[in-house]
Amino acid sequence: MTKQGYHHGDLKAVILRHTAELVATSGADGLSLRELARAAGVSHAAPAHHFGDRRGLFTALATEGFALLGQALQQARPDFAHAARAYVRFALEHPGHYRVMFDRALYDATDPALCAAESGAAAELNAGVGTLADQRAKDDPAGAALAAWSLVHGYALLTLNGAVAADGDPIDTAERIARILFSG
Amino acid sequence: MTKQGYHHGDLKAVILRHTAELVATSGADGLSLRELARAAGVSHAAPAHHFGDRRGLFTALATEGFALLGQALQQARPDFAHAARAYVRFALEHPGHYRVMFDRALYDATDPALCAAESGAAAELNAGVGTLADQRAKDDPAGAALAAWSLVHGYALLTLNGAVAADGDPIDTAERIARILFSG
DNA sequence: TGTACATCAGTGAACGCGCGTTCACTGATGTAC
DNA sequence: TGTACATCAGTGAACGCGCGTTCACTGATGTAC
Repeated sequence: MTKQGYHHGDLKAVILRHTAELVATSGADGLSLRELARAAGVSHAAPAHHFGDRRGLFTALATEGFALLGQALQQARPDFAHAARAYVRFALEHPGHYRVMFDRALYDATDPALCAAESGAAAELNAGVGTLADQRAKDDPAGAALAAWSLVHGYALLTLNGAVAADGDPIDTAERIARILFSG
Repeated sequence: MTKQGYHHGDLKAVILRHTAELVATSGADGLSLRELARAAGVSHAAPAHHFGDRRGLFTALATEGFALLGQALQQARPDFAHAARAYVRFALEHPGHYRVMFDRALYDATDPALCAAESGAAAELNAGVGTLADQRAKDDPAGAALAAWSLVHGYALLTLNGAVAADGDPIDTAERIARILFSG
């Protein structure tokens, strides 16, 4: 961070941070490696040393995102309402990561590191639903898990897009609608 | 359509169709007006006559999408389960439209025609939830509407992204999880 | 402790490419009379 | 019914620009001895 010399020393992390910020602000749409190099104050060819190309960059960002989401969900165990809050909080606090994670056209979904991180997050997600006492969740565990994921994912994206009126704390609202799904 | 002369006669509709197809296939990411002109077999400056720029094109596509969604929901009235099926069916049958509609960075959200179409679709959506006999929906109608929209939106996007295993008919699955939310 | 050497991270100039935009144009269509 | 004219939709050449990629390079770091 404080190094000023020829070697940046932290360039990979800095570029990932700028990517997340720029995607959150203006979408992944026109983002270029040269723009990121400029934001990091580095020559335009430098990012390629770390990510290869744009696709590699987004793959790295999505991988980081799934890892962070997995950690956030792990810390919210085992209560379902806590997990729902943690999920939506992650999406709203890391909008750049979240958008890229769920736009598969942007990255290489077969990347091993990415797949591992994704599986980890998915396992944590299902764990939250598995603890529910609600009768409907016991009758159809797979359906309940899918319903829960759809609910928090949909709510997070609608909120990020400004499609829902943001009256009150969005995290509280997330818990409120999660409790409509499963009061248990 | 069948006109072959100097005037295409149907260029606007043809370009919108190609846009939807290309967005569905490879995302909005790198799509250019020149690529669309090529796909339509027309000179590269022609699309600008109808849409101005890329942003105008996506605005037009989103407007068309909201209008179509509004119609689909209107025909599914008044039953909630039917509306949920119609919503997800729309998203899966018009993936290009749907992706653009919910990526506000791509279009001009203040465009009057777009706003009108969007409001119409939103009204139809809320109408479906309004008919529910479910006690939780009566206790918190606004929360119920938000939960329902989040659920179908999230499920549609997860399915479009290939994030959920597609065993069985996805529309049936949509109804299944909608009935977990509101059995009424 | 010091020296030699390999490796790594970033530089900066050069390239070719597809893009959006502009502009004078041309062919087709519609309307006034 | 015919003619003149305005409008509209699409053409094609030209432009400048930012992009990704390549490449020989250079400065910094780490390791072997």
